[in-house]
Amino acid sequence: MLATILADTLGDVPWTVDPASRNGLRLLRPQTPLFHEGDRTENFYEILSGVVRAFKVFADGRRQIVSFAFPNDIVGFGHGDTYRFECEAISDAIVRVIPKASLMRSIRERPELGEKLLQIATGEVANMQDLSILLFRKTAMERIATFLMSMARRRPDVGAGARQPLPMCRADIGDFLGLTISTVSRTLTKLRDMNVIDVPDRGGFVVLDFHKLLLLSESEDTVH
Amino acid sequence: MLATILADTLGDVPWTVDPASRNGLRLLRPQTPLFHEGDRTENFYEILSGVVRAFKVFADGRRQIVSFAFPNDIVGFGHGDTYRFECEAISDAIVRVIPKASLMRSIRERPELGEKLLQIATGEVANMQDLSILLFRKTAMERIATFLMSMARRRPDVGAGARQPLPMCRADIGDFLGLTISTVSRTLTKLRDMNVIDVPDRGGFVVLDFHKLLLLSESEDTVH
DNA sequence: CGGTGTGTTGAGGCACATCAAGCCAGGTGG
DNA sequence: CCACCTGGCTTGATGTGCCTCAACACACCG
Repeated sequence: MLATILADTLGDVPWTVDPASRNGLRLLRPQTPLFHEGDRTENFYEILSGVVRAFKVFADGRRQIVSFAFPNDIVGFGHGDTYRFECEAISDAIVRVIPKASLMRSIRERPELGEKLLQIATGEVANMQDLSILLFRKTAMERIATFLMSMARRRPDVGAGARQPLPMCRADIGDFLGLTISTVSRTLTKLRDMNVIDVPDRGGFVVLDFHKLLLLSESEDTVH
Repeated sequence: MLATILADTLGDVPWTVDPASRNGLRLLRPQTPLFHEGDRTENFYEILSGVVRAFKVFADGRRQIVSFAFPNDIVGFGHGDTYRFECEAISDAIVRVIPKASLMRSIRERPELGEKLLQIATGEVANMQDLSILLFRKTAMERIATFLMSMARRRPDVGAGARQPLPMCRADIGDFLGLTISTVSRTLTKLRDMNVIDVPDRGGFVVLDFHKLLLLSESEDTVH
């Protein structure tokens, strides 16, 4: 969404192309960092293919994944002068580099753009905040159900009853939802036993009972 | 901080004054709503005195307090077209009404202002996000210690060893930190027994051992 | 074949929620 | 003046959801 608006409004801007890339594109291998926490915010990145994770690492070694970015998402936007967390590819990924300087320059030239971006930035972060508020109070089951729902919503092209890709490993899911690997695994097994989902292989899942999954994501004890 | 920048840069702008207020000011009684979730974002409010709470109420009746706003804070900023949560006074409070329309108008007139506000908005929300990420993984003790530290940091005018006001009730603290009233109370008692703080009365506390409180806020098991 | 990385499953413990009783200050009415 | 109520807070007893630790299954790879 942000991506399309940027494309619409900035498509004609002559980007200063990152020398280390062709066409302002970068190819990423799994585990390749896109940027580190504390680095100066020089670029935004539009994900063209693959999946990227944004996360913080705390002093005690624990890791909190802040978000997963899928194709059409933009990462790096809304960080301020320096990036607020680490960012790296999960799978092979292609990203488009959007130099921050050009974007800021065109804001100065087109004030109405600044206002629009302000709106987008606050909107996006507010959504993320809603998610974290929600997760804060939820049980493991509610968190997993919410997560699976949001995964399904990200890929509306995957038909009902078809296999949804689940490109991140259990540890990533755990670090995103604030659960351990064990609990993630156990909860998925439970959902399978309840015939709510199927887990045919490691990298995907199938929603068997959309309605029940939705109920579980809202409040566990409405479903028995 | 946002307030001062707004004052500095916009002090000379002729505000359209809310007819229901004098001088663009509003006086609030305890429990009086400032705005509701879903209302159109027509104003921002600068807190001049008193304390205000912003919160969401979920379908199951649980309440999540998103933030407490103290004098010099601005609420309503960064919500998009409609407010994202409820907002009401905890104590008697005076707020200055800042019509959104005027602010947006002056953004259009002064592009550099838009860029600055974008920065501020992203910065503020990112801070809030940091807080929620942090709290997400913390124990009750770490949460309470973090909360008390941030309360103390909000009032640098209160000297070391002096009574810090704690204007919100235990239920508010619990709904902010994701704990029950009982756990809040128990944890405060524990901190008192450890001689880290004193709780002379309901509406305040005294930091007796700043260093230990800081350690407790970071990771519980570094202090025994 | 063993080694490694990822996921599943079981047993036990602990932190926090829940339920419930009691304390204290302030208000109201006899 | 005391009797009583009410609301906010504290404290105790009990239950439970998730973490921790640990064993095992399985795929992949040299």
